Amino acid sequence: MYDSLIKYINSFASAPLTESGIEVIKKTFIPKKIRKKQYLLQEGEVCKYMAFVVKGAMRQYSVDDKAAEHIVRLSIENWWAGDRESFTMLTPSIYNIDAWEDTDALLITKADMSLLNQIPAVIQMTRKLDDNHAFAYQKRLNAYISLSAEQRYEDFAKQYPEFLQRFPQHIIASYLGITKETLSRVRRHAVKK
Amino acid sequence: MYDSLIKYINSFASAPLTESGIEVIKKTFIPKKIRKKQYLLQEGEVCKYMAFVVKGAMRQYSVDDKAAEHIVRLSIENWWAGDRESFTMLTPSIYNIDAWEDTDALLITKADMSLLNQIPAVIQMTRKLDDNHAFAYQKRLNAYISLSAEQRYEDFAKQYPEFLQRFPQHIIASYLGITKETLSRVRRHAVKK
DNA sequence: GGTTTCCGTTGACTTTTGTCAACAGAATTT
DNA sequence: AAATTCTGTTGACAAAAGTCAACGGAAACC
Repeated sequence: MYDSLIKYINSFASAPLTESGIEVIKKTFIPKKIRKKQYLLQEGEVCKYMAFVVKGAMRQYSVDDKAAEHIVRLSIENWWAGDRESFTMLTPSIYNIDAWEDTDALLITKADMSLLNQIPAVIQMTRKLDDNHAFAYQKRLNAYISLSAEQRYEDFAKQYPEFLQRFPQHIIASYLGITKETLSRVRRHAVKK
Repeated sequence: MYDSLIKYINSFASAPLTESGIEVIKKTFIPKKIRKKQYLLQEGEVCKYMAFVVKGAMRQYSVDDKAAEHIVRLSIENWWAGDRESFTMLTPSIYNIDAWEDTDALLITKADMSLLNQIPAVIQMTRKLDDNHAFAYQKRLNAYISLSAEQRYEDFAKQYPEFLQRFPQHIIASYLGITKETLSRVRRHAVKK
């Protein structure tokens, strides 16, 4: 259960976690099974945990006044789930996070996270994650303001092919900011080319 | 010149910069005047500097195959300019950054930045900035996938009223991911209400 | 002071995307 | 095994946004 997290942390570190570091990790993260359709976070709540996905798939989305869901993030194995703003600022979230598949996750609280931020490997991980996070957001943002639906889909398919396997098209469409019908047409068109 | 930067850093810190800390800052950041239309960074170059804007206004944008500019970021006083991905990864940037008004900036290199990251106040600043950055991007992204052009404009106008004063409408439109004509119509419509 | 560029607006038309409804096959539930 | 839900596709039409062209006023430049 913890193996994948430890491997994950080490992949960011210049020197691997020590034995005692591993112990701390194991004591700190809370294993949790989240069944399909169960919530990790609901709109209006404060996000108490960041979740590392060991196995499964989750989605984060806002719901508009017409009850339409808008997916802002998808997480599968070795990704995180959680609303960073709510988590760090302790403010009510505007997002929902739920499991799309039965999921094994490792949860951590804010207090424990700041404790862990003494461990060198963890510090390096969070730095790198912050960087990668910022890069990815910048790219995605640029895609929204400069690319058509079709180009955005192609970019997405190239960059995250696993996601296409794990989530149905209406989820992908929502993530891309288009309707499922538009995505369906875009794909047909792309195949023809 | 350095006063506003020092004030800025202190605003993020639990304890203000020491005298020696201030000295280091003054020695490290390079003052630079950037005239209107001059580049801080051009597409294809590596972003060598992060720029703290003391006075003036800058914009960061990509250019598509039809030579259209797509503005991803705007910076005025007390904001930063620079392409984080290129800066940290030393990869060629896909963005241009230029001055929209005559600008006084303070530049810092990557090497100097890691040196400064020993100073407690600076550490706290970068942490907070990373957080705020992530919050803002998440919000903006959610706006793109869930709001209409009109709603996005209204959100923007409410959240960044100063920007409306400093940049012409075609710049704002590009930032919002719409054309200047659409923005013009959206505004007329909004006034009527 | 005159010229040029920039800026915002508007109209007419096109393209892209959304909406609504229907349908069929697959998967899931009972 | 039957019923239900989920998923992806398609068609007809509507709405939103883009494109192109023209215009006038303001600002910047010489």
